[in-house]
Amino acid sequence: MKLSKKSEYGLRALLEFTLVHGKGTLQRHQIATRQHIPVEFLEQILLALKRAGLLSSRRGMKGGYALIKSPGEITLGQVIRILDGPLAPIGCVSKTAYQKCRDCPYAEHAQCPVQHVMGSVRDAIAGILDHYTLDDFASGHRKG
Amino acid sequence: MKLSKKSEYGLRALLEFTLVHGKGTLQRHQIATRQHIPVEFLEQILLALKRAGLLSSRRGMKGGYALIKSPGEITLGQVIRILDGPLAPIGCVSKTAYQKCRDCPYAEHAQCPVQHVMGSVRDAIAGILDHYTLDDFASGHRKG
DNA sequence: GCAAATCTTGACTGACTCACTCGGAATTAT
DNA sequence: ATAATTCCGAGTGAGTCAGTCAAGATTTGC
Repeated sequence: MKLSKKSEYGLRALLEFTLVHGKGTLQRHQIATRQHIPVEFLEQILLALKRAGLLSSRRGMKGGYALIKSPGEITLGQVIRILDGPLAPIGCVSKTAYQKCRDCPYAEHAQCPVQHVMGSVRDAIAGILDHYTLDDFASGHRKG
Repeated sequence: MKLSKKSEYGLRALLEFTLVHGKGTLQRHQIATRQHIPVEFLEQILLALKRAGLLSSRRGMKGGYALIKSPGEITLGQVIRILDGPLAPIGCVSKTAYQKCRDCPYAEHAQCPVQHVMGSVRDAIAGILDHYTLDDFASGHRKG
């Protein structure tokens, strides 16, 4: 039930991109100083987001990163799945990364009580995070 | 965003107590074999639940553990907080174990976007888990 | 009283994850 | 060429997870 620093930093970094969207690129150190994130750790995160198709980048002088999609198309759920893995509290209720639960005395899919309640927890979490875009995120910021 | 084995085993153990509620006590090895839980690990869990006031115990032959409260009074939220700590995905939105977030560039309580969205995630999780009792848990089991 | 069964306590462990950190290679602008 | 940047892989120290183990305390049955 915990958000890693990696995801938290990733979200805060993407917030910076949202705030400057349309106005060019950002470099690691800019994001790092604005958001107080260790720069080498931030790097890993930006790279992961790039590999996942959310960011583009250019090397060398005047290089940097930029958002590929518009902030309204990117949800926090996507970002957290990229950086932290599945949202579900337990593998056997994940929709994006289902895993059969081993050593559970209950049948495959049927009537496991843990599975039942954790399924609704997963749906509640995903219901929020998969409908919350970076735009919402940034305006939650501005409005407070 | 993950439920530990400790909590999962704890919930499955309490399910056994719920099923036999009113009919005496259960011993470690009974629960362990019925729920496929390593017995020494289960022991730690039962002890923690005892210290937290959910179970009573008696030593020696014919000993065992028993529920103190009725299953309708115990919520999954309580149990998971005992075994896994706070439900909130991040310390600064926990209601039972608030912790000021360090190195966050946003002011103490105000307009941090991460805090904002994670606050609603916390409320969604707690909204389910703090209203789901062991009775609900067991009937989810019976009904499927 | 003695042995057996049970809970109780505390320490220990191996594997793994988290949050970084570092070194160096590749690319681009001046 | 040089400086600035991204890219990539590996390393690391602290901590957590999921158990395991050994020894002690308490109760029951004989």
